[in-house]
Amino acid sequence: MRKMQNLSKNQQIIFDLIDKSPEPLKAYSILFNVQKRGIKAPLQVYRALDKLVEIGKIHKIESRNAFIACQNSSCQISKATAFSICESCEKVTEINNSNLSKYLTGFKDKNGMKYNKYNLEFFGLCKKCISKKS
Amino acid sequence: MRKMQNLSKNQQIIFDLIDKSPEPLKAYSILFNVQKRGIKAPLQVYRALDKLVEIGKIHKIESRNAFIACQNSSCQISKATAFSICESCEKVTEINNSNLSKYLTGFKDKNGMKYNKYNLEFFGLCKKCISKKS
DNA sequence: TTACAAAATGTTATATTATAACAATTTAAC
DNA sequence: GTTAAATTGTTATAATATAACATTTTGTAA
Repeated sequence: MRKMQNLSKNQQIIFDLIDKSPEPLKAYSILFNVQKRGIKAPLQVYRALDKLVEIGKIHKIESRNAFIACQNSSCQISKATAFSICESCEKVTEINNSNLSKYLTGFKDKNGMKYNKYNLEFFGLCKKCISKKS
Repeated sequence: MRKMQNLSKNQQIIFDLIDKSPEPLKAYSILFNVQKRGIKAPLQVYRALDKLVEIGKIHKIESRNAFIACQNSSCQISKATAFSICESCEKVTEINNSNLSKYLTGFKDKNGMKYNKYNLEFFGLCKKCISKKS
């Protein structure tokens, strides 16, 4: 077996849930939601999440320990990710900006390290939350 | 009380430990190391860590759940952080590049969000680890 | 078409990371 | 000195994640 063309049963169940969600989901909230579909243990969830992250179908929002479906059709492997996070309503959006990704992919620091991956999280207030406060 | 000029006892103990460490430290490893100095409970560690992050003396490496002393004398409040992380030896270095910080601080996405903070983590192989493998 | 290896699954237990809730003490400004 | 904010101490528990082992499914190549 060289590659899986399709997602396995558990992977599909968990991806569907994340993909339909308007907000990032946490592992145990996923577990709760898929128990009726036969997934009973945390490890079943984490294994599916690991795989889905690996193949780029979902991303982990590190500062939130939560998972979001990839909103960028071109990123099949998640080696360059950027997100905006509203600190008020917690809305998370994947940033797909070729200028930004070019800048960061080409970034070289003085330490001589070769980067093959990055993750960027911006924090602030989304439009809705800004107008609520004014 | 408007501001603390100096760190409190627990904050100082924990900052000293992190500051001396060549690598990011995890909360429970910190706890283990400061038990001989009278800090017995996780919450004592987490409270000090929270405060130290808030005032910019340390940063949290989100992808590692670990803490590193600020290596950038100018960042008293940690609202714009960037790190390079070696995926082989786990060495973490704070990136202090004014070009990068200018680019990211000025970055505007099409969603109209106003960013007031960001965190960027680059992954790759450090010089040492590259030469080991070749 | 069966045999094989990789991938995925199932299950129990446990490790790791982090916070809730409440009481007491210390600190700095007035 | 009084006061309010900050810090500390303590017990319990919540939330996040992995170890270890057995079994089953899947794709592919003999």
